[in-house]
Amino acid sequence: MTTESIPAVICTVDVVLLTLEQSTLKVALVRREREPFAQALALPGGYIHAQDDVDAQASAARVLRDKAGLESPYLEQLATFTGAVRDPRGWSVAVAYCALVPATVLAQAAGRVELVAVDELPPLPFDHRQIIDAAVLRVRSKSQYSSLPVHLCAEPFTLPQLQAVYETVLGEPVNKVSFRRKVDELAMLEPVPGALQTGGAHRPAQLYRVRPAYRRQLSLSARGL
Amino acid sequence: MTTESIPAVICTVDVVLLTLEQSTLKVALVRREREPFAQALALPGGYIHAQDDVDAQASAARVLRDKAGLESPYLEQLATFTGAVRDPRGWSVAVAYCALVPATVLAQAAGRVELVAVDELPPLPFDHRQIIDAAVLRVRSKSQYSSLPVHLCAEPFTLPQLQAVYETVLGEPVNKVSFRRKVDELAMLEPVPGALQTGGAHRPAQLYRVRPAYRRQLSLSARGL
DNA sequence: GTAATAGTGTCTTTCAGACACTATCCT
DNA sequence: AGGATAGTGTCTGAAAGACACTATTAC
Repeated sequence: MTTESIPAVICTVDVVLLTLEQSTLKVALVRREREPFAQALALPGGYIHAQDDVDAQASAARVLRDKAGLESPYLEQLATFTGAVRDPRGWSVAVAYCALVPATVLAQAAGRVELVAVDELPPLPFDHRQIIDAAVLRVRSKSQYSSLPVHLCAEPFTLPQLQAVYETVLGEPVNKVSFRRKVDELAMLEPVPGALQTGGAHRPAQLYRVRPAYRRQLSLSARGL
Repeated sequence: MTTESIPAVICTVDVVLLTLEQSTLKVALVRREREPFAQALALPGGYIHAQDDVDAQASAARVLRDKAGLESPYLEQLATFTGAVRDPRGWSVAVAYCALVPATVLAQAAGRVELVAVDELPPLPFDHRQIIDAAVLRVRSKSQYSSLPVHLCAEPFTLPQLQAVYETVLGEPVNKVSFRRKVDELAMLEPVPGALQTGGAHRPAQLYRVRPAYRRQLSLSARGL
């Protein structure tokens, strides 16, 4: 009943790579090499390679590898941004993914990406501003009830460190007792037989790591999809 | 650096249209007219029409109109299913949407769609089973903290009716007092000056409708994206 | 009156936050 | 000893569920 010639739609992936640096949530941006918007700062992204990628998640992982030189254990589909006007090249579909890594991991990408505080974004090409805003909203939302922020902490870490990460992401103080109760009942962390002492003039804190059994299911967090 | 000839990717939308019939959550399926899987029961879906649709949400609304002959006030992007093997025609991107309508509205589509209980799905083509499962999971999850199930109730409705809808969707009994407290503090409903009497041999229940001010923001529910 | 469901008042239990206290390091 | 942060015990207040009671209809 309809035509068999389907006008081509541009299929891409974009990755919102987030990290915590200086107690600030930052997104990794790259300089675009090609038109449109060549030289502009934008989300790392690229075409889906039907011949190479098994699915769009693989495309996102490849983009992350090529543009930032890193792997992200946490890589989750965020949403898909579509339409006739978001890309000057034509009607496009951009499947957006969200990645979270500790700052230490992002150090590997030094020089290849630029870290920008998500609350101080410059004007960005396409609808990348919206995509980032959606990612930040999602991360903040999920952090209220899940263990998602542990992906922003390099292991091993102390509970006060993890609490500080939660407080930065949520943008508000977290009750210490409640926080520890939650961590305890989730039974997701295990103490490492060794204490942190560095800072010095005070009692050292216990170091923790994620229980191996929980490492897998961390991506698919508690509620919903 | 890479090739400029991008192998075509098949771009489609699929709609998971859910309703409540006989106290059961059901999904609307249609018989496929064309290959692949012609004659098979599947989700209503179709190609994105770059020349007609402003974005994929518009494609989904068009599919709903063409295949089921109805408009759904609630139409939300669910997730995107991609890959080389999910469609025998080749590498594909399917942006999935979730729609919720009262059974009375779906009556308009009688004969065009077949309602199937989501807990008794037959084998389905593509990855439509996964898509439906994701939609049901999402609806159940959101129903725990949002007013999403009101989209399954034809207005005006009574509170006992709405509570029954919640109980069916969640699959567990809901505390009456708590339920009414929540409804009250959300201040989302307003009583209609007229009571229901039908059933008869008992006290009639107050009829309610959604407050006009809340009608808009019902789609974008409380938490997250 | 009786049966049946709508709607409400109130007690109990559960959970999150506040606060204060102890513990352990460094200087 | 004193300062600083880690870690814990306990009280309090808010919110959710359990239960029972009243309200209003048809017969």
